[in-house]
Amino acid sequence: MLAIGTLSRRTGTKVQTIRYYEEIGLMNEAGRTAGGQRRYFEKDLDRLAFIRHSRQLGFSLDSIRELLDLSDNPSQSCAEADSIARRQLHQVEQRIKRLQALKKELKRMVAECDGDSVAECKVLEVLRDHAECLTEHDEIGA
Amino acid sequence: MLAIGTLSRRTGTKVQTIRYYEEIGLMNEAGRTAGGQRRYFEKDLDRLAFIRHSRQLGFSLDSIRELLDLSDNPSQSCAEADSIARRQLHQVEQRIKRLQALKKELKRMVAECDGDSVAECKVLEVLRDHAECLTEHDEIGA
DNA sequence: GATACAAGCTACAGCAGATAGAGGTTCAAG
DNA sequence: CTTGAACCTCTATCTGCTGTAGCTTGTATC
Repeated sequence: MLAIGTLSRRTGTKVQTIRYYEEIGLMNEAGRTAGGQRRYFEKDLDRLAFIRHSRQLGFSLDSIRELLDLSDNPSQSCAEADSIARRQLHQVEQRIKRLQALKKELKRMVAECDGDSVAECKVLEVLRDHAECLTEHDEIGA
Repeated sequence: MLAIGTLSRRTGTKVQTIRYYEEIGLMNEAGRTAGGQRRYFEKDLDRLAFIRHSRQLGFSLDSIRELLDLSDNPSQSCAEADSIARRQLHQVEQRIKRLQALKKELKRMVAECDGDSVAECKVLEVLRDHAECLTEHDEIGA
């Protein structure tokens, strides 16, 4: 029987985060001691590790929920899991693209700045006037 | 005198977002009509455009606040603005790096999946066992 | 001047994905 | 039996908005 702190240490997840995962139904409700403290089995540790690892790969909690469902039902086709992963890959690729456009723009901005007074600061000038941008960057966030 | 909807249309910012920027002090408090509606000058439009453009380049609202302060005081040295931009560039580069590691891992995961049953699904297997990862990807979010 | 209706207003809730703190209780070692 | 680390719940906070409810204002047209 493992205490929550043990799971925390062994997966690098904050204790509050584990409780949060329980709250939103990603982790099963843990058993309790007579005094009300959570106690876990190895399988809970595995599940948490799965969640954490998926998060590290950028999957959303919703996607992870789907992946866990699939993982719990080993008889189904793998196609679903595959498509979730492909979707994630696509998203990551899109984000990289976008960030590379930003990087280019920022680099240009920084390179053109000669360190003089703010009045003629290239950085601020570019920010003031979108027309000075060479690349498109219309989405925020993404 | 411009209504909030005009600013919204001309900068591609949602009306609520403009009010939000006012609330958090990024935009100055707008003048009001007798009936209580906000009215703006061209300079407010410029300021909003600056904010939006900076957001598109990925700057945080806090950074934008600093940049606006600098922009409002044209006598200072440009160094500060420059360093904010460099910091932003660095962050973008870090995020790209991280995403490229994720991309590699996801690609491998997806490529190895042969579409059979979940029981031997490579995608789920990799997620289950971090040891199967080739690349490091320790940070979440970033 | 009356009417219609788009556009404005405030206030509050909610999203992801946690994280932090207050204030109190339990467990396990010595 | 005592100590103190680790646990508990509950609530608030973060970023950067976005959406809704329910009401008021502004303006164009008749």
